[in-house]
Amino acid sequence: MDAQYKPFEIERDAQQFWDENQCFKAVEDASREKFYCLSMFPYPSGKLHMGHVRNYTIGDVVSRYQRMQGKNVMQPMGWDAFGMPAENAAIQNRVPPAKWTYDNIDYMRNQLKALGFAYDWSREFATCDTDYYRWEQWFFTKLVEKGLVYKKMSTVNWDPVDQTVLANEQVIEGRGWRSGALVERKEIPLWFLKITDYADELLADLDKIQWPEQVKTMQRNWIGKSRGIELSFDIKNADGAEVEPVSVYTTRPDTLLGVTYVAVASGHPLARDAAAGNAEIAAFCEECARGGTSEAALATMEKKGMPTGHVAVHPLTGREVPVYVANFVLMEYGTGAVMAVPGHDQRDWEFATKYGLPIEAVIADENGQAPDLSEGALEEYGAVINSGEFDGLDFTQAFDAIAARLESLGRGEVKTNYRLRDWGVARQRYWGAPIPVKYGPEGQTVPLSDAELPVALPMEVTVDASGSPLKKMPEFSDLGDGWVRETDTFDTFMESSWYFARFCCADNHDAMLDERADYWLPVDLYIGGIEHAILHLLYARFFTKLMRDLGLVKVDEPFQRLLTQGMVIAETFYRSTPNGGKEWFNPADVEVKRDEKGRPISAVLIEDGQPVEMGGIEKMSKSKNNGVDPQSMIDRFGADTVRLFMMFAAPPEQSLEWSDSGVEGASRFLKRLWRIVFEHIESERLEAGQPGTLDVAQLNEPQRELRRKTHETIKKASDDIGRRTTFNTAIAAVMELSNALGRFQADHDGSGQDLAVAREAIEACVLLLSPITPHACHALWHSLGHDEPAIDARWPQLDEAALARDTLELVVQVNGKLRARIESPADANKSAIESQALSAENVQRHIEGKTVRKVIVVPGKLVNIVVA
RNA sequence: GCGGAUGUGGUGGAAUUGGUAGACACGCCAGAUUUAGGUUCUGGUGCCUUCGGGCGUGGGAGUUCAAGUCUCCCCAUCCGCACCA
Repeated sequence: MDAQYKPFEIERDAQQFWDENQCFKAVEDASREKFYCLSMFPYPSGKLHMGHVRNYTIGDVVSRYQRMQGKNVMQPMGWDAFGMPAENAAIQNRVPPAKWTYDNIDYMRNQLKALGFAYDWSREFATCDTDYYRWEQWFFTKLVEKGLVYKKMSTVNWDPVDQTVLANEQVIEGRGWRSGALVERKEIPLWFLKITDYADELLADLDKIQWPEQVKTMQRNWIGKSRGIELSFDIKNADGAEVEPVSVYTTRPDTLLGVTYVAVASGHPLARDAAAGNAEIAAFCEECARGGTSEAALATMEKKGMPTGHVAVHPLTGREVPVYVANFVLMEYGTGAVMAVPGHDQRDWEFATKYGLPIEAVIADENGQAPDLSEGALEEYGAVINSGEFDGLDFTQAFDAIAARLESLGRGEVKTNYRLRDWGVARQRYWGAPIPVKYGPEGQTVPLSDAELPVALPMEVTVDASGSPLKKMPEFSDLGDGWVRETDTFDTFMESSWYFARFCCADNHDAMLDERADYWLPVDLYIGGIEHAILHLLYARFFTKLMRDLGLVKVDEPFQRLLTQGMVIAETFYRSTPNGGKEWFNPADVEVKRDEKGRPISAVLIEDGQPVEMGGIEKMSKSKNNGVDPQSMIDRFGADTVRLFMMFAAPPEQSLEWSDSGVEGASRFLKRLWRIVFEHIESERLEAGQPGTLDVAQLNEPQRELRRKTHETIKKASDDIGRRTTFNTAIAAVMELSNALGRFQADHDGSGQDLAVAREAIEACVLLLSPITPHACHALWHSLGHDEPAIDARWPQLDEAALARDTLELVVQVNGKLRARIESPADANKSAIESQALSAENVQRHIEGKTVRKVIVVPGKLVNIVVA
């Protein structure tokens, strides 16, 4: 064994060993319990970032731990390879997206290999492989057959200068990111999947899976099931003539008598009707079409409206209220119209206040009085007032009574609504899977037959800013005889919605999935960023149910457990530039100065020694130039150090702040561990034939103490890694054990039992750390004389007997304040503990001259003496 | 705007079921070794203190023998919002 820890040699050798022996190739075996561990696959953007390293280290730690528990583990890896960045790179560098993507994959695959992840590389694929997306195309045609696909008009961001559709991300403050033009909303026909058909099941099945409660809550709120009433208002136009009634949906029918106006979207037929005869209204409707489509943009914009001149007739009272066209009502959500109750809805209140509309109270406050509405709406439930025959009813009673009345009048009905909308899957882009549909000369829309699949994406193209090249390629779209192909491609969420299933049988060229999927699915643990809590995870759940209903899989849910990892963040540094902007400097190029307490006070750029401003700690990003390149860290410290730091610095679900000195600390620990093992092996060598067999009955007190620490550590680390997935505390526990071991080594270098107890502790350290720092532990395990590799070693087993103590330390409090510690026999009864606590010297001092009111004894923990 | 989270020493974090706040690590201070520097090792380190003790988990109230943990209100920051992945 080498006296020095040499990470680069060790890592090269360990990786070579795993590779040559195909250690991580997963083979289906019905006789063994399987464990499918999956980390969200990366978009091949160029090189790994720290978020990837964190994500994949977590997955690797769990995979290796489960393997040591004897499970048949599969951990695959692939590439989420379609998407906009490839097109942007193509525009900038004139490289075809396919070449750019596959080059990136080659580079990033090597980076993953250098980190020593236990992947079964034989299952690797990229979603831009024709062999992958052909099955997605085939699946889509099956969904068309099942009636789960339809085409409808939908709103997109339109850049009037570049004449192209923009993603929400490409709309910056209402303008196109390249052209700077004011973005418009435009309606075009798009393909949709009927995810709303599955809304109830997507909601109900959240109870079947072990996901973080906050993620389930977010999904429940996103689906947004509500019970309400859809009702209609008769409408008269400005001339007093009756026109089409307007439908609205409300979850608060108890406030129906408080309606003082109705608002419709600018695209609503009523608004168009009004605009046709009124230039002012037409101009306002046009203004409503400006700006982006994102919900955040819509919800935060200034609420504006204009009266249409129409009036709505209240279905119960016959009262006539004005109809407004308003920019915050959207045609696509619900009916495109809302009834407004400014007394009991804050947004309605603000709009009414702005335009001088009446605000009326129809719900009593908590004291049963008419509320004061001068400062805002009263949104809480309460008794109905000012509503004639409905007065005095509570929410439920009023809901039922008003629903019954509307139903009997034929003016409304109870309806369950969902916030969830159908999934628009068409994109007007090149770098995606072509949608397998063709259009005929007579306007036919026909999904492609199996024989016509796959539709391969042409690889040699020139991409520019003016939209998808597919739309300018007749050799792609023109099928002859008046038939043309669809040139839209799929949303990239389509590919990531079923890749976990394809990993089970990626080599099947004849079918999308096969029976191997039944063995591996569901994924036992899925790991990825919290930013995917809603969209990706909901779509993957939806696809699983679709695949199940087509007989492709047997599971209802794709991911049994979910771990949502936090972001990797780092300090930012900048200098203001003369034009008012900021120049950002990478942390690697900056030196931070600290005061005598270690507080950072200033920073200078190493290159010129001049100061830079500290901009706060932010998510690692290109725009703030605060990304730390994993590669440079691996090159400096080795993969194990990077992995150890990542797992130690924070629990996985919290954000993790990058720290250079923290990485150095991790490196230092590995060196120390190496030296402890080295010195132990030297001691064994000097004491030939040692250690003897560990004889538990013969141990002296220091030996028993170390052994207790060993088994306490096994207990804690096993629970932390296996159940809690708090790797940071598992590592801290092993560090404590190694500190104890170092002290023990310094004091006891002799007997066979010393060496035997020390060896037990050392082997526990090595095995407990082996999922986290697998290369170093592979080498150490070998040096400790084991022929089997550490990856095949059994996880250390807890000996409960080693945890036993004769005495326990109890804390004594007086009125909740810590006053003494007492050492009491582990089997002492409460009264014995009580009298021992009362007689403690410092306790006596604090209860002197006072009356003891109560003594609380918490066994094994503390005694609290209440005095007055 | 809506939905979800987070907030603890100089710093990252620990405290798992209401029961010793600050494990472990970084940083800093002192010493030893080496000495060109770094490395390595040992000890100390929440704040205040009249050395008895007092204070302390974003802020404010409350429940309890006991609150970082439970309840209510407020503030700040982060994530998502359907065409970024």
